[in-house]
Amino acid sequence: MAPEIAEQKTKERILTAAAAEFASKGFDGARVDDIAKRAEVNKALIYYYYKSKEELLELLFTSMSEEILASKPMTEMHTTDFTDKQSLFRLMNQFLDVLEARQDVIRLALMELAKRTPINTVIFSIFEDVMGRMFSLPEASEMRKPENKPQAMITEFFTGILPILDYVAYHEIWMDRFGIDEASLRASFIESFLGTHFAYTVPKMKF
Amino acid sequence: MAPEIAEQKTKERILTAAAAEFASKGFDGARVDDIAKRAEVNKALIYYYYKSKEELLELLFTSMSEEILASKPMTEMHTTDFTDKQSLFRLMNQFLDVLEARQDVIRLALMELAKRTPINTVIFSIFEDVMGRMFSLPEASEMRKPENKPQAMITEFFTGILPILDYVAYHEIWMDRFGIDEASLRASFIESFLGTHFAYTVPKMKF
Amino acid sequence: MAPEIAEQKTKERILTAAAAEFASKGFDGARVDDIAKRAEVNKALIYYYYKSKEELLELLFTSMSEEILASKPMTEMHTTDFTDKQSLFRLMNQFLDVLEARQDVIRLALMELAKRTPINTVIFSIFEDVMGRMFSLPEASEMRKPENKPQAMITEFFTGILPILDYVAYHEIWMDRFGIDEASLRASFIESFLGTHFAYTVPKMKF
Amino acid sequence: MAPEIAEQKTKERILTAAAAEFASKGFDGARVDDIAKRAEVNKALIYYYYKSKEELLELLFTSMSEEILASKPMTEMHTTDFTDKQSLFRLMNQFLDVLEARQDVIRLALMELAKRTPINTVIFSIFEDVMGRMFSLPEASEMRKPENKPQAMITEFFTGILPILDYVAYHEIWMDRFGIDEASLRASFIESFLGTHFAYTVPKMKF
DNA sequence: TATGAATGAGTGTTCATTCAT
DNA sequence: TATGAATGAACACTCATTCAT
Repeated sequence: MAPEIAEQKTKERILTAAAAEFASKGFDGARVDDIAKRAEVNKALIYYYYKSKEELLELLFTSMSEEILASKPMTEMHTTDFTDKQSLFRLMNQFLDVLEARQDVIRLALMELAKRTPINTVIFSIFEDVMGRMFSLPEASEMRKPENKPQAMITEFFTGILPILDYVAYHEIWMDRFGIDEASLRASFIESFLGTHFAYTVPKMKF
Repeated sequence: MAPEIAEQKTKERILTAAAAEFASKGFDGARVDDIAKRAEVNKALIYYYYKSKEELLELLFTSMSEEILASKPMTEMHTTDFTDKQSLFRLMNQFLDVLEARQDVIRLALMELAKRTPINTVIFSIFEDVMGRMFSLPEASEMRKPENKPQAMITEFFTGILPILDYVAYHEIWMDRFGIDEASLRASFIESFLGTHFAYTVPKMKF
Repeated sequence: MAPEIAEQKTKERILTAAAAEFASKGFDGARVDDIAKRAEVNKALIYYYYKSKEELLELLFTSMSEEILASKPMTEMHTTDFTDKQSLFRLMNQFLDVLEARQDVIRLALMELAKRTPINTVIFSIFEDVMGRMFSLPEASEMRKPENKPQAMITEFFTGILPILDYVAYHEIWMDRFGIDEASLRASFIESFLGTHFAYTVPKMKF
Repeated sequence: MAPEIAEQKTKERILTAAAAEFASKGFDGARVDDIAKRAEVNKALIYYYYKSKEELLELLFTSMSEEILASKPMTEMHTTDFTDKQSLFRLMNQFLDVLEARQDVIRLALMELAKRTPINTVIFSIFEDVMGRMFSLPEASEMRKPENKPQAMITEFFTGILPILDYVAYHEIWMDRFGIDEASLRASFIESFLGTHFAYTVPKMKF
């Protein structure tokens, strides 16, 4: 095995472990010791690869952000027919797949955002990027082009992006609490989401 | 001044300070020292009145929960005409007033809920209580009576309760980031909320 | 009820509670809070009556010491016929009664003595007083008058006083551990004690 | 130097320092800070090697117990001629050597035992082990085989084991107080012990 | 006498980080 | 790359003692 590969694997394992620990206990509640244990590496090795606990958080945020923005549903959004419920359903499914793959970090990002003076506002960065793409969607998408941009942003953030992130962050707890399987929950959520957010923002959507 | 009153004040001040510290740094990130400083009391006094840092969190959660459920908009919900946009607007405004008075603790509750194995699920408790009230609303409220309860709950949670709590938790950051005043932001949010969630759940609402 | 009487009672109750707490957890392990709880008084009241936790210990030691040295078996020792087993048995029983009434403090004194640099050496004070009385016993007592005083003191301390104090301190644990009743244990102990210590120091004892 | 040896040294040094601090101030009176200072290590290092202050105490007790029970005088007891004063003297000397090497922990064990509800009863464990060996001594040892076992145990505990432990625990204070050298004190103590305890339990001993 | 409130100095323990190898 | 050992600075919590009434 080439040494770079071994390094890569170890280095990556640490980041994955950090994400899991941060998501399960919050950044402040997580312990570097536990990250090391979970990654099955010596604690000091974490500091060989990374500068600090803080850096792990930042790397996690940027990589999550990049992954999401480079994902298929994100880049291919402009080819979607927003008036077709089937297409929207497919798009939402793809999007949720991408987000759920990084749900650890999304949870974390939400926790950080909830603090009064959040240092990390990845969620806003992603949101702003997404908004940019939306405003450049072709006319064919038939999305409501509101008279004022602030209103559109507020709608998109509080009834669009956030409910989706909330779903990603909280769906497992919901499954546990109400004993429902993932597939049904997701289908129901998308149904609700289409009926509320998309029905409002894409008035011409055909149900 | 009667001794009970003096005690009340100090004891209460600690709880308030705790809410602020927790909301600004998260439960694990908050320091008892800082709570003491903010409340302007001796640190040991905190332990004279409360058992532990943990207990502060729990008391905060239960009192918030009780306050919300006993609030005017909550108890008078069944007298609201859900088909009248004006009434809904008024109800939402009242509700947001109540929630914003406790936004510290709501923020906290959201952070806790985001952890993989959240110990505190006040939000679910409140949600379940609210759902109970909703299902017992009079026919006249004209709310969509969905064929299956799980779907209704999912809609209510992910596109109803959560966006509202998100608004309460994140509106200040939004104001900071996008330089918008509170009144406008709230008006816009309610507008979006009525157009999405209520338009869906109260089909007969007259715009 | 005259005020002095009430005071006496409360003040005394504190001392008794202190003895119990000290005996059960050691001086350093005992908490002033627990003493107050046990005495059913306000914690601050302890400091109204006594200067400090330390003072409680000292008062306990001096009162115990005085009580023992003024006790009947102590003052009437010189009238005992040491050659008569019955008389010795009776004397030992009286002595153990006196000591057991103060076993809390005796336990404490032993704990303190075990520390490398014991501040409180009540046990030595008592021992030295007892030695003085012994050396002034009438010839009739028939106690062995050893050629050298140090040897006599060593015998008296390590095979006389200490086993008795040990019995007082540990007999309850013994009862618990070996399921024996107090009367049998005491009878057996005295039997052993007469057969060992007294058989040696009073050679003319008639069995 | 092999790493295990370096580790051993530091780890061991902590335990030794703990024994000294505990013995000099009692378990509750001892400070982890002082243990660290005495061992010349960083306080946190103590928790790197050991779980808690409590664990230090327990390890001290078990190692002391094992050492004593595996010691030469203990294992070779059955080859001793109990009727020969010289042999007994030698045995006692060996035994005291072993015990004095661990006098810190013995002191500690006595302090713990004196508490009303002692958690650590190592002394009883050792005692019971010793009793087992005694009852299996060959006939040739000529020890008194008492009609009833409880009586034998009580004799052995209160006039045998305890005076010996007391000697180990208190002989240094005695030396300080009465200005006697160790050799003389020990010789006198053994003399007294043979004349009392052994004279009673080994009636055929030739003086 | 009695009490609820308050406090300074600790107390055991933890933690992110660094060192030496 | 990897690790066991080590550390300084906290950290939540406790305690004997005092204050104000």
